[in-house]
Amino acid sequence: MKRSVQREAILDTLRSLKTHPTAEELYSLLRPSMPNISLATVYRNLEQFSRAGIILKLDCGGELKRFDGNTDIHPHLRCSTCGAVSDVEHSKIDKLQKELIDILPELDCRTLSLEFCGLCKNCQHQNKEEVFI
Amino acid sequence: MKRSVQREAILDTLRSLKTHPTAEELYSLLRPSMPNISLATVYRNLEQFSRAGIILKLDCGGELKRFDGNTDIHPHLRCSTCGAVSDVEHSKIDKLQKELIDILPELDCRTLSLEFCGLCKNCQHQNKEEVFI
DNA sequence: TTATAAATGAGATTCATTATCACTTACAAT
DNA sequence: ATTGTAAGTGATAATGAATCTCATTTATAA
Repeated sequence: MKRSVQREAILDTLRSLKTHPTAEELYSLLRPSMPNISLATVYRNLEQFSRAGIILKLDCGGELKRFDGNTDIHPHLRCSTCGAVSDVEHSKIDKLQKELIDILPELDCRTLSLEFCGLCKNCQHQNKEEVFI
Repeated sequence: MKRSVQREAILDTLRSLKTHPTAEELYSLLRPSMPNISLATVYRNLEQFSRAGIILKLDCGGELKRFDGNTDIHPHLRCSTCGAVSDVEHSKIDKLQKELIDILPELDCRTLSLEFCGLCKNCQHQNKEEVFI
């Protein structure tokens, strides 16, 4: 894999984010500093990175594919209201997920994805505000 | 929701399957006995069923959306080779999944999806045969 | 039986993703 | 350093799953 300014910008930007953006979202983030970058380049590189195991392609749930700079197996929360995908912090889940990972060889599986679907923190707050108006 | 021959055929066919077909696959299965059924009708009804909670839309993983006549939360195995989605039978997983479901309220979540990715039984057998040829 | 709201079939449309292609760039070998 | 070439890029066309449109048909209640 050759180096290119675009390639490095795409990876750096993805890694700098805690969110899990779509290709279009990344494209919008990159354009201010790289007005000529092509959407096709973003897609191409994300695909290549994920095939190389450098990033994670989250084609789980939701409508668009999203990408994650963290390739460790970890649970996600997809917001049923706004569609955003975020990480979940919860000690019990981490423990349960480890146990699930231990089972992988028994199933001839290499990986697993665990996705919760409910309200993200942003939408929780918005709903609370609306309720009390 | 009104009754229609097509609607009932779609639901019956889906429920008769242990696999989790795509809309196109269902369409192919329905056409021999219903040559005039439209693909749009299949999509429309699957969408309506899943919004009514009668079936499950598995938009997790893989490329195409798949549908499941069983609406209980249950883990799936997506085959990394052929893309088929099947149910997973494993006592430890069932137990772990119950514990995950217990956590849902703490996360303000209504549901979760657990998907394993690896070789399905068909592809396991095929690989073994190839190896020993 | 009739009204009307919903469902259907056929085909057009949408839109995320991928492919194409001419041009440019990175990098290894001379 | 120069050059060859394989890979990368930008622009845009193509693809294809999913949805929408609309004229026609059907189910169900009045």
